[in-house]
Amino acid sequence: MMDADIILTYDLSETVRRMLGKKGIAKAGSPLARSLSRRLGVEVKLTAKSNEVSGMTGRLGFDLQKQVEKDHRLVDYSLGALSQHFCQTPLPELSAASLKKIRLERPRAYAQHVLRQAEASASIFDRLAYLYNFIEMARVTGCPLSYLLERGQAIKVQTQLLREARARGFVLPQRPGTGEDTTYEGATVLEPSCGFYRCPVAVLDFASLYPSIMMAHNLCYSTLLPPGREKKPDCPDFTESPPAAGNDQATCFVKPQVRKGLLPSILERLLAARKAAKAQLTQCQAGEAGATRRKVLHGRQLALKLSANSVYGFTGATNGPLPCLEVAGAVTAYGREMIQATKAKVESHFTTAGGYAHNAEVVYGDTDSVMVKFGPEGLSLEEAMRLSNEASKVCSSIFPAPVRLEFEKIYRPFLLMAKKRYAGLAFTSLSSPELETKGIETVRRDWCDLVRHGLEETLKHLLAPDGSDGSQKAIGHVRDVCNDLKQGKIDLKSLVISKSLGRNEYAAKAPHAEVAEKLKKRDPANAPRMGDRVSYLVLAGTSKAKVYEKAEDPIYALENDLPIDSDYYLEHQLKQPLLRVFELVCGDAQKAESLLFGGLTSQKVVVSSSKGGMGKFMKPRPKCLACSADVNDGAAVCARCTDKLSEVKEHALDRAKTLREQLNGLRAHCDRDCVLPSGPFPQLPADDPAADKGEVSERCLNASCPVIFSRARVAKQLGLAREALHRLQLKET
DNA sequence: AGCTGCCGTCGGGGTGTCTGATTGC
DNA sequence: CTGCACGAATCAAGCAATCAGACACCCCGACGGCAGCT
Ligand SMILES: Cc1cn([C@H]2C[C@H](O)[C@@H](COP(=O)(O)OP(=O)(O)OP(=O)(O)O)O2)c(=O)[nH]c1=O
Ligand SMILES: [Mg+2]
Ligand SMILES: [Zn+2]
Repeated sequence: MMDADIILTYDLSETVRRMLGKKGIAKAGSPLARSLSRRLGVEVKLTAKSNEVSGMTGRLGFDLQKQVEKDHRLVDYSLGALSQHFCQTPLPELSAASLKKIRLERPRAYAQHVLRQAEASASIFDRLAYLYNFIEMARVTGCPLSYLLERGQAIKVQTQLLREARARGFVLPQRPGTGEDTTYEGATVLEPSCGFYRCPVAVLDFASLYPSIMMAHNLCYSTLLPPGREKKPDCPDFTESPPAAGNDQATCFVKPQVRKGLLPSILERLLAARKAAKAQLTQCQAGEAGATRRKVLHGRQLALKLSANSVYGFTGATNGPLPCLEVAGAVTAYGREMIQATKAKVESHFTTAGGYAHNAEVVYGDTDSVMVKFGPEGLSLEEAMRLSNEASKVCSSIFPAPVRLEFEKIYRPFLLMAKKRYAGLAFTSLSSPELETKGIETVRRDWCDLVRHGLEETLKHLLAPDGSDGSQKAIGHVRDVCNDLKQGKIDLKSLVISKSLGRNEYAAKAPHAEVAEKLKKRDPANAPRMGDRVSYLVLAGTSKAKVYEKAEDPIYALENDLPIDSDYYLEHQLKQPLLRVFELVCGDAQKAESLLFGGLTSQKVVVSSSKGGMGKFMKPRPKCLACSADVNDGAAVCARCTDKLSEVKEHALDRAKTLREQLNGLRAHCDRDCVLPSGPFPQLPADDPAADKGEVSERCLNASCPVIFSRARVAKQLGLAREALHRLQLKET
């Protein structure tokens, strides 16, 4: 038997649950318990409340899904999706029903599939360098690996505190905080001057602001003076932090000469580790070759930044093991003071009176950053960068070390929509700018692809690098998308909306919760669990129906050929986000609306009643194939269009041919990527050769098939095209 | 019997509040 | 002495902000039934 150090699974509790079988427990000393646990006399089971594995002592149970959910922002976290995303290796996802069928009918293919899943998990684990990253983190924070996997940020801070305290001969007190739910004031977000900026807008951002504040002012549990102590004559040398609203009592911390805090020492170490990771990152070879390594190092740098910020967060965690709101409040208070001071310094330093060509203006800023307009549209990138670097020096000098304001990038052009919502073409050097969008729909997972991609393309046109006016192109693009949507040319795939199931009970009805309910009714065993993302489509319904009444599982909608509510997607998905953008570009909401959506007749598809059976049986009157006028049964074109008949025929043949080729291409894709090949397992019963065949309609075994929605759409259009050919009495070529 | 004014109910349209999801820092 | 049932505790970085949609509420007008009048 193998004596594993790490047991890698995609879904640990589910895997263990299946291994444990019906009783849900592996008795101490049993072979199963010994293969899962290194300790004798320990039983392995799932905890009743949170369904987590208990008793896997001595081995690391790695839950790939959980980790990836933490580290990466994706819409779909199924193993198939992860394999495609990280390794570009397709791996079908099967519904519970087809999985069961295959297990019975094609045992060797089933075994091969399970093997592929295991291999995919291992590839992803390696590709993301999880082992390397976790071991580094364990070394930096002095935290056991199992804690890093199973617990949160707090334990890392705690182990670091313990290590530092031990070195200094301190002990940590036990839970002085009585879990009150008080909160404290956070950071300042500067009021944005919203608009479309064609001139360069520079972004200046403090390096690790909160950690550097704690280091610069020696903020720590161990340096905080008791209230009132600062007024006593024997008080050691201290500094007083800026006042916080609702706190008239001053908070004071002794100077580092008196006693250096534990937290600053911890932060020094963390920031040094981050700096090392960043240095490795810059040494990484450019281009495709170093891409994977760069991603890994970037992730590591980010993880260390998170750990450093969590040191601050730890002090403000009222339910945590050692809350100290004085420290947390002082950190944010310093931060609020600093962003204001920075804004003031920039705006007072870069003035015409001070010898500069233009007055600088801070147009926005969030927590630790300022976005500066140094001059009008004519200002060159080079000049803006030169001024930015100067600003970075000037501002850094007014703050104590190690606080440092860095020049990060220049946006040109820049679209500022609201607090925490903007887009810009980011220049970190003079060439190769990249489009960045923050907070707006393109980066939000609760919008469908149609909106996310549509808006992204629009922004690409609007934020053109050469400073040209792309608004005409952008408007054209939007109108194209809207027309495609109305004509049903859009794949259902790009209309799928997904939201995470945050809780089991909802106060108000919500579409994803309703769909989760429906799924539960249809198949209780595979219903979405709390925390899972639930996908849905908005289907055509009565005109006053609420969104949650029109929501439906995409696969169900596909299989039952249910029509979508294109009006909803136009009015409630595309419209608002696009209007918000164009309103700023055009400078006028009315104008934007008419430019984008004017002349688009919104023809509502309304289902008369929920029973809705009648429509199906009503045969539509035949229409002329050229001009859509009503014609008699049997006629292909109307009287006025008879002279166009040959043209119509040619077009119909063409169209059928193109669609057939498209469909064949899509089917070929499924035949390649969505099938389960058999594997070399002679000890298993042979697969039933008949079971593999018989895909009659446009279905795909792969529940998350990337092309099934296209297939369905193209097949439907091909059906119509063939009907037209029939009416024209033509045969497909 | 038919008309008219009264009153209660229903529903549409705004408005404000709250919940929930998600993101930025 | 062992096995089992039962119960308690485990544990958790932070705040600021936007936006959609449900829901509660109000106002107002239409509608229709009813009683009273002609
Ligand atoms: C990203 C992030 C920031 N913050 C706070 C602390 C940060 O110092 C402050 C500014 O955020 P950032 O500017 O995003 O991060 P940073 O300044 O710490 O690091 P750097 O700029 O070098 O990449 O906001 C958190 O509390 N939690 C977080 O997850
Ligand atoms: Mg910063
Ligand atoms: Zn497929």
